[in-house]
Formats: sequence, structure tokens, C-alpha cells
Amino acid sequence: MTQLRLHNTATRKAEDFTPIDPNNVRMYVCGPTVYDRAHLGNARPVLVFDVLYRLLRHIYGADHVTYVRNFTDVDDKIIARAAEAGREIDAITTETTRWYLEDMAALGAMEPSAMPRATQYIPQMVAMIEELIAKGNAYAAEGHVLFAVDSYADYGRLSGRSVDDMIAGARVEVAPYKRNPMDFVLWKPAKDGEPGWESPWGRGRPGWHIECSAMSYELLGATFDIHGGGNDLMFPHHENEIAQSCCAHPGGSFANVWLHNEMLQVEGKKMSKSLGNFFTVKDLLDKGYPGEVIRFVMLSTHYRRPMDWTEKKAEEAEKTLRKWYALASSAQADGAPPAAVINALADDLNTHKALAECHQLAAAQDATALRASLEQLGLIGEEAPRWAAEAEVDLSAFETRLSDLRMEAMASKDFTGVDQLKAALIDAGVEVQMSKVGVSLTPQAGFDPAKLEALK
RNA sequence: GGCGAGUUGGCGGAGUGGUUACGCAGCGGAUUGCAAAUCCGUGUACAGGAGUUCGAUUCUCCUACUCGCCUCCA
Repeated sequence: MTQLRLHNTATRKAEDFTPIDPNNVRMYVCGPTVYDRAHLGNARPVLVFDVLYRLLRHIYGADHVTYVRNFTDVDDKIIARAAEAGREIDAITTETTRWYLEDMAALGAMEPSAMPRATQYIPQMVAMIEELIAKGNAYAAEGHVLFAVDSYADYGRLSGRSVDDMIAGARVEVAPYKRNPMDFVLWKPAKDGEPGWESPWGRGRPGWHIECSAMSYELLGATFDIHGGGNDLMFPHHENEIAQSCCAHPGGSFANVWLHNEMLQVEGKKMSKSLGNFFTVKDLLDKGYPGEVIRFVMLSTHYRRPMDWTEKKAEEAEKTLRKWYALASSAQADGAPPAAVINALADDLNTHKALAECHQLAAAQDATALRASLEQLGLIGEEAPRWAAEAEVDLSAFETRLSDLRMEAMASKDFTGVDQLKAALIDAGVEVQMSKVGVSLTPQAGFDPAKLEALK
């Protein structure tokens, strides 16, 4: 069996991965807050952990991996969005959830085994908070319930911070009811008109962090294998999850391995609305970037390095994929991915190296192995995507015409007419190939039938 | 201020204590009426300084610079 190695944020080292139960490898990834279309940055963790999910299924068997990714459907941003749009919260979260799944599917991401919504687990969260209060790790104050960071000695360990340092550098305003400035909210009161649930502390709603602790416990247990997300979640979100879960379930160790992907940039800069380089996955898809191209670009940088999205990369990716699909389409979809590809992925998800292996397979014209590799990487399904297939245009009339012209020119040595037609065809986005065998015309990416029409 | 990541050839981007990354672009050649496509060949890079070592791009330390997080944006 392939030995998987993963870089564990908790230890800052690459470690051999050993599942708690090889018959049920369990992974939890923090999902989106559903209030708007997913932007390109949201797609990165989805794709990183999709690659890991596929790899785990390959190594341990498709039926022996449980992958949970949550939807945060109660949150300040959602409430604000509903208020400004004058819509029901439920309508927004339902719609956004659907968008999210559609957009991620377009990128070739498989759906996780379970996708719990926070609002479905309120009683479990309340129970967990009660447990934390009973154990002395949390306290109620002015309608809020707060986690007492002083009660958990290891607080800050994951992100390498000490509570004292954090207080020194904190820029947040400290609520007067907090015992320690770093104490964070488990439960907060709901204002009139805001969504809320009855609880021992009055009508309110959960803080952000508790949902992941509650849902991972319900679905994966007190100890599971892998917990992932973007590295911006390391602090405070994951730090807080650890504190909550380890204090509520002292017998468990929560997640054994922590994986964090680096952030995404666009043309060398942080993606932000103010820089005008902010866009959603849907924006890119609508602009004509196929999902496979986006996925390829994402996978071409290692997940722990900043990923820079550029137009140039997307163009190169499309050219490469066209070539690969043309070759892979000639193979049956039943091959096993070569060891080199699996080993690359097993080495802390070295997706770039896996793609490099695909280049080698393509160069060697190994269609079967290439196809299997693309399947493993989620770049091909039942068949090659339609955008990469040759356009269904009948160019045989032009082929004959060009061929005849060429034969005449060969004899007369006057190639003017041939060159004119050739130039016009190229201008219309047609690839022109002339050899001893004959003339071959192939529509390219920028094929323009209108220009062709003018040649008739 | 605190924490963390990074600095590789024209560009992108892996990796390694002493041997070729790979892709794209470029250059030379084959092929072609000319091209395109394809094939063959081609580039000796690793921020700076010190140290460890027989030997460092790869390990350690320092410096510079870049970037991210600390603000419930992945």
C-alpha cells in the first residue's frame, strides 16, 4: 500500500500518515459561509482537499473514507445580506448553497460524504456549550457564553502563539464581560428580528467556531484523522475549535493531522475588491475558462505555497489540456494510474509533480496511463470535456479546394493563391497542415465560422 | 509589535548533501514550396554573508527583501 506523507501544521513537519481506522479514514474541512457566490480563493481548499479525498479513496478504498465539509448558514454576514436584500435568510442560504455546489462541480470537485449545515446542529452545540460550562471551561455573561482561554493550557499551540503575545498585539475591542481579552464567544444573544434559538442563556445563536466542533464530533467522533482549511483559519478558528473540542471531550485528541493551504493571489497581488482583481468562480466560467483549466492552474502550484492566478497560466493550461485530452480520449477509462503519479500525490500532495508526470506520459504517447492519471487528478470524467473536442465543422470543401490549389501550384511554382487561402484560413482560426499525405484543416480555440463563410 | 511562509535559469514551478526536473518561451537542426504541427538537439539557475562538511542550491545561524495571518475574507 502506498505510504501517504502529509505536512502536519500542528508539528510543522511532514509525517507518515497512519489512519486511526483504515476502514474509515475521516476528514473534516471547513466549508463556506453561504451568503454569496464563491470567489476563486474559496475554490483553492475545495480543490486541494478534493485531490486528497480522491487519493485517500484510491489508497484505502472508495468506501473507506468519510469526508465532511460544513456549510455555515447562520452568521452576521448572512443576516446583513438578508437585511439589505430584503429577503429571507433561508432563501439566501439555500440559493447560495446550490450555487456553491454547482460551481465546485464545474471544477471537478466531488461532493463530500456529508455536508452538514450549522442550523441542523443547534441542539448539539447547546449541549456541547453546557458541557463546557459544567467543566469550567466556559461561562455565561450578559446573555453571552464565552470560552475561557485560561482554562486550556494548550491554547495557541497550533498557531504558535501565546495568550500574552496575542493580547499585546490584539486590535479588537475587548468586551467588558470577558474575563480574559482573548475569550471568545460560544453563544450570543439574538436581537429582535435576527434568527435565534431558545437556550439556557436565552434566545440566541451560536458563535462561529462551535459549529465545527459540534458537527465533527457528531459525524466523525472525538478523534479523527485529518482537519483541513485555509491557513487564514488557523487562528483563531482552528485554535478555538481545538480548545472547545479537547475540553468538551478530554478523552479524544480531536484531529490528528492539520492541513492548511496557502492563500491565492491574482496577477501577483492579493485578490481584493479594491484592487479590482476580485472575481468569483462563476465569473471565470462565464468568461469561458473551462473548469478543468481552473483546476489545472490550481493544481500546478503546491498547496502550501501561495498560488498566483494569471491569464498566462490559464492559457498555457488550456493548450496543455487540449493536447492531453486528444491523446487520452483514445484510451479506455479503466486503467490504473501509474505509481509515479500516485507517489507524487502521496508525497504531501505534490500535484505539480503529478502533472509533470502527465507531461512525460503524454510525451511517451501512453494514452492509457495518461487517462488514468487525469481521472485520478479529477481532470477527466467519463469522457474529455466538450470544449476540448474538435469542433464539429465540415471543412472538407476547403480541404479539397486548398489541396487542388496546392497541386496546381506545385506544378506552376506559383504559390500566391495557396498562400492567400492559407492565410485566410489561419485568420479564421483554422490550423492548416500540409504534408505529402495531403491537406488537413483543424478548427482551433479562436475558430470563427463567420470569417470562413466570407471565403466561400 | 507577535506568529508563520517564502526568495531557484527569460517566465512559471518541482526537487536534491556530490549526478537531467518538468512545462512554456528562445535558439540550432530535421521536415515543409513557405509555414503549421511533429521530432531531435540545446540552456548548467538556486537572494547575500558566515558556519558545519571531503563537498551545500539542499543542513545551521545571521542579514536583506517579499508575502500571509493576528480585523469571525478560504
